[in-house]
Amino acid sequence: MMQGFSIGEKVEEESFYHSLEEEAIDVDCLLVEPRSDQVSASGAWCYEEDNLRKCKKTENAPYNLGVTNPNINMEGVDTTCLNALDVLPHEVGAGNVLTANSSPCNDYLLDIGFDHGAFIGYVSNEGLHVRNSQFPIEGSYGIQNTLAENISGIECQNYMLSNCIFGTSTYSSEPKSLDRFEDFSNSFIDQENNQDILPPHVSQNGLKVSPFRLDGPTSTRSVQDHHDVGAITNKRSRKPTKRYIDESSLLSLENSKKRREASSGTKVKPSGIRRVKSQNEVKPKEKMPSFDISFDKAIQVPFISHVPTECQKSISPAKVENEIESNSSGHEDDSETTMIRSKMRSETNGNQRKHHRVWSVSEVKKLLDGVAHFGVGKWTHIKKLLFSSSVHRTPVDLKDKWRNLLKASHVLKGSRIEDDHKRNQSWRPLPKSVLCRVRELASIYAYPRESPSKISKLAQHISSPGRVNGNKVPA
DNA sequence: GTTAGGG
DNA sequence: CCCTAAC
Repeated sequence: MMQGFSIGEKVEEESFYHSLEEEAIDVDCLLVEPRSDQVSASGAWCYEEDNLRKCKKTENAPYNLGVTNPNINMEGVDTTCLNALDVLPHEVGAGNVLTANSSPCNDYLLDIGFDHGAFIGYVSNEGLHVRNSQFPIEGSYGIQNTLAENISGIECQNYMLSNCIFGTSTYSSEPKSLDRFEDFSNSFIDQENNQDILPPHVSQNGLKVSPFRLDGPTSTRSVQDHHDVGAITNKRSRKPTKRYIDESSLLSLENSKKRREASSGTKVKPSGIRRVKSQNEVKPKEKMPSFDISFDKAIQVPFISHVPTECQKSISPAKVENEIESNSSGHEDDSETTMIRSKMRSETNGNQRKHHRVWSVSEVKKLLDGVAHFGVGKWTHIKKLLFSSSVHRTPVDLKDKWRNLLKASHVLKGSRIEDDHKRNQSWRPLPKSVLCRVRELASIYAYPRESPSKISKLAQHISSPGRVNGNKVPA
């Protein structure tokens, strides 16, 4: 059973999830309704004696509910699952384990999981002791192995509780446990300066360790991710913007100006001029034969008249959404906000610029979680896993926000302290804990632009372990 | 399609 | 938040 770690090596992440997902669906059909309302994780562990014997016959360790089969081939998983289900008195318990681990892309599930449980690994809590603080979603199979390997007795139950919290059914039946995880999360945020509570990938002496590090030396994944995330990339060289080169004629310059002005008040994603323009540049095959240019020009005129109305309206939705978000305390229900947005859009002819949506603190924390776990630059990954329900936050938005956070916490140059002080107080105060965490993360995952200075700062930090943040800004 | 960076 | 170049 110890060889279970090899799962991560042998199987592609995608195919692993997919195969498990399929399996989970299959097995789901075979599940029977629970006999008791108490759907507890511990139920899965409490075998009756004869069941236990039966289970042993299947040559599977009783703790191995078919998830940690070292050979992840379909057949193996399938039979193991079925065997386990045969002998389990509480089938739903096993079902929970399966679904919790095999459908990591469920939006709802994930939002819950990250909002409330993402810090499980961070907290050195004895009750929730999971060796090596495995990140729950990404390495769920790793957790399973850890589980089978180490955890016994009450630790098992606690662990299962935390593990199953990512399953919807358990979540709905045990809301209290979520509060507890919320507390954990908060406690981490609040005590960030405490050196004992560092993210799992930050060792005490400040050396960087991959967040995905599994416990064994067998984890090639950790190596790769370390390389992937931690590698300090060089700044991309950038040519002067093509726009300024190509549009040399006065006419096109003026057009460009107009478009700029207009675009500041227009959102033209579906059929806007900007899209038309760029498509014509890149894909000539879609170009309309002759009236293309005139079309391009003609369409700009009416948009300018919309600018003032947009300015009026751009205020209200942001407010509304802020209220919604503060009400839902972190887990935003985007069906509502999306409805509002589409409503606003339809009211304003569908050509509004994407209005400014204030980043809530919970969103920022989510982003920080994502950066902590996936590293800087994995914006799509973070978006898919953490912001999957936030339609309005694109990977680019995440990137921009991260950049702004760096500015706000003085990690990036270009933000003077007094400016930021002014802004922070009058405009949108970010909790100090958030800023600290940004600095911390920034010292771990170097922003590409800042790579040289980051190295020296990191070196400084290592050489003087008394400081928590290697790049503390002088007060 | 994704990301970095200038605006 | 938008745009564009680079990847």
